[in-house]
Amino acid sequence: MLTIGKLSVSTGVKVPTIRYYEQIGLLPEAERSAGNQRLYDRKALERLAFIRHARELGFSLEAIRDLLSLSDNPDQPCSAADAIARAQLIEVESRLARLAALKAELERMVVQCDGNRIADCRVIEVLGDHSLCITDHVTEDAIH
Amino acid sequence: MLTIGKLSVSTGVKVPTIRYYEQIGLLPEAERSAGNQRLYDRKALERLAFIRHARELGFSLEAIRDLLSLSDNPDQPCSAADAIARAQLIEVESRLARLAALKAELERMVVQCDGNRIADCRVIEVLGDHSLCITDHVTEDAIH
DNA sequence: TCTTGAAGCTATAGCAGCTAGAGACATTAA
DNA sequence: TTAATGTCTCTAGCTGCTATAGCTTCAAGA
Repeated sequence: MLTIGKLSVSTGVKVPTIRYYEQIGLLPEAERSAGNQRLYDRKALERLAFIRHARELGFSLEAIRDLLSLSDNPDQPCSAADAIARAQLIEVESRLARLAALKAELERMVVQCDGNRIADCRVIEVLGDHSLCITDHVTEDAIH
Repeated sequence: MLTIGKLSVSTGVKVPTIRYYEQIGLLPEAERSAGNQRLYDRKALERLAFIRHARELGFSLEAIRDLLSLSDNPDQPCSAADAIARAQLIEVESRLARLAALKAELERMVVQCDGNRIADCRVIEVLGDHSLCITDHVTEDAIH
């Protein structure tokens, strides 16, 4: 049995975050020791690893909740899990494209700014003038 | 003079967000009409466009606050603005790398899942088992 | 065995960056 | 003139944590 601290170390999820996941029902309520401290078994560790990994891959806690409920009853077609993964993939591809444009823009900004006064510096200008933008159609989602 | 609605349309920043920016001091308090409605001039529009664009490029509101204060007194060397842009560039490059790894992983997941039962489906498995991961060192920051 | 320091507990509040709702007043087009 | 739309303030909510305070429990060394 693991204490919350050991679980934290072995999954890379911070202690308050583990308690938070329990609080919002993503992890079941942990067993307690005589002194009221949480105790975790291997199953809990695996579930948390699952959550951690899914978070790293960009899944929202809600999507993870869905995936977990799928994996809790594994005798169905996996099309639902697949759909979630596909949706994530589309989202990720879009983020990638926007970030690539963003990178080009920032590189241009940095190159053009080499020690002049701000009045001559295009960092500010580029940020103020949308028409100078390399990417024509950055949408609102680009904000994330 | 523009109403808040027109300003919203012409910048692509939502009305409540504009009010929020005023509230946190990113935009100065707007003039008011006789009927107490906010009115904006060209300068306000430009400032908001600046903010919008910077947000799209991934700058935090704090970084934007700094940039704005720089652009408000333009008679200094622009090294500070440059430093902010450079820091953003590094951050963006790191995000790009992580997203690329993530994309590969999701593609693998989607390919392997073609209508089987969940018990045979690797979407869940891949998410649970870190050792199956293509990226060996996804850090905690990958969560964003 | 005692002690001390780390680790755990609960509860509450805070963070960024918005977004949504309620209920009242202002403006505009037909 | 009337109806629809826009705007106002205020408050509360959202996601996904993170931090603080003040307490208890545990483990290891002297």
